[in-house]
Amino acid sequence: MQIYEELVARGLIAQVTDEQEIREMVNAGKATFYIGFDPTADSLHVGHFMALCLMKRLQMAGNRPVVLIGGGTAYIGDPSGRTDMRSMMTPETIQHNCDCFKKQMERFIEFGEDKAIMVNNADWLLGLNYIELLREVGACFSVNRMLSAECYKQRMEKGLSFLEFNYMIMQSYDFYHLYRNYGCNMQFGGDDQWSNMLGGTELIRRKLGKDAHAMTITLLLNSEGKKMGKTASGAVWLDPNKTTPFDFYQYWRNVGDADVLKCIRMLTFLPLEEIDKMDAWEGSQLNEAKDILAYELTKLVHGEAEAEAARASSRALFGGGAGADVPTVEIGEDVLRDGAADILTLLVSAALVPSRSEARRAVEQGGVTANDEKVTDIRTTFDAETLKAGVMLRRGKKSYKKVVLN
RNA sequence: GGGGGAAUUCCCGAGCGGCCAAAGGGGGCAGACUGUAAAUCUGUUGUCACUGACUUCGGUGGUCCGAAUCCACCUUCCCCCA
Repeated sequence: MQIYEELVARGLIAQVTDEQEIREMVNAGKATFYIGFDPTADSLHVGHFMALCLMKRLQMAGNRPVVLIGGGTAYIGDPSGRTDMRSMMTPETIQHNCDCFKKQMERFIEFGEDKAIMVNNADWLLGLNYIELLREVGACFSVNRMLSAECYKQRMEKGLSFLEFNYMIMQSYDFYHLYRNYGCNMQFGGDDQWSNMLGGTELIRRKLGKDAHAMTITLLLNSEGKKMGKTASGAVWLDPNKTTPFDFYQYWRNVGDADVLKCIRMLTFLPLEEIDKMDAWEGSQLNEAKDILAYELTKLVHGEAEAEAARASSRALFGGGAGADVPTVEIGEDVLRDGAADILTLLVSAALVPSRSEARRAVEQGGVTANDEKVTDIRTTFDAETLKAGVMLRRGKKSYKKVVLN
């Protein structure tokens, strides 16, 4: 099976400009393709990860990836799929984010001579001259056409600033620039980027009379149609300081039944034959698939050692055994009162709850255990000796912390 | 530039001058049921020294015994006209 067919089989491809040509080009390893990453945060997240995996697959098939960091477009902000305007970022933040992205990407993609290259559109966008740009590029765009683009629809109701309206033009200009300077003939991106990407192919056609291609990646949606990779507290990050490997593992371990196979297919590098076998699994057997998914992804992102550790902790905690690798919190003497600390104080110092009120509620509702014994009285206390030995606190089913007095 | 409207707790959104820590929904958290899933049901969801007290309704002042609610100014956003 060739690369293009594999991508299709994995369900990664959403839309393409010309399937026949793209297939031939990609399978022959002749594509130089780019994906843009907007440095809107200081870490990549799961959505970026998918794009990186796709780059890797294509790179393995002989194609040449170009990573474009949107250091310039970040000054504008992409309105696609948003209902409100992004807050403006300062140049310092943008630069910082760019640096963080670069560091993380080096884990996945091989950069170097005739391998992948990385460029930053700040290098050419920031120096553009307004009048010149209008004459050169502005003439190629029809406002009527742009307004009918899907990515602006939502914003037409709420209001779209002229600044953001120009995002598409900047992105199109990127493609044009890369085509001329690096021979980049294809662009990938999330499916929400489709109209922006078409803008680029069209600009190239108008300016140079050449064909360039675009292809979008299926957005990773769960069975309820929501974007995956988001939790209540925000995105699932690749940076271990923002999302610990354990939490990362747990996120995937807990995906819905209906989504496991799709995720395995789209995100892991397991051979398709192996995945097809899992298709028949159902019921609690799917837990095994979830474990595989979680392990494989954690391994890809954080390395094998971390993946093993996360898996071990997870099994220890949920398998009923003694908690092995539980995050430990050290507390000082200052939390003691009369030589003992009460349960509420401990929960708060362990950051298992944000406030004493919540701690109280958690206990009153029977959601707290200490050393595997349910705590029902909010006045329960632990003396210094017990605390020195370490107390395993658990709030709900999924949050654990070990507190130790030192 | 002219005219009109809006700003409420994590989000959406109700809110009579006192009975408002503020309806309802969503989301979150916890419990039951399970498979660390989903669905369902129950409880809970400002803080604290928790049968009480304190701080919240864009901001600043004011009226009043008493203000999320009334007045003035300011800020931000939206709509209509130009």
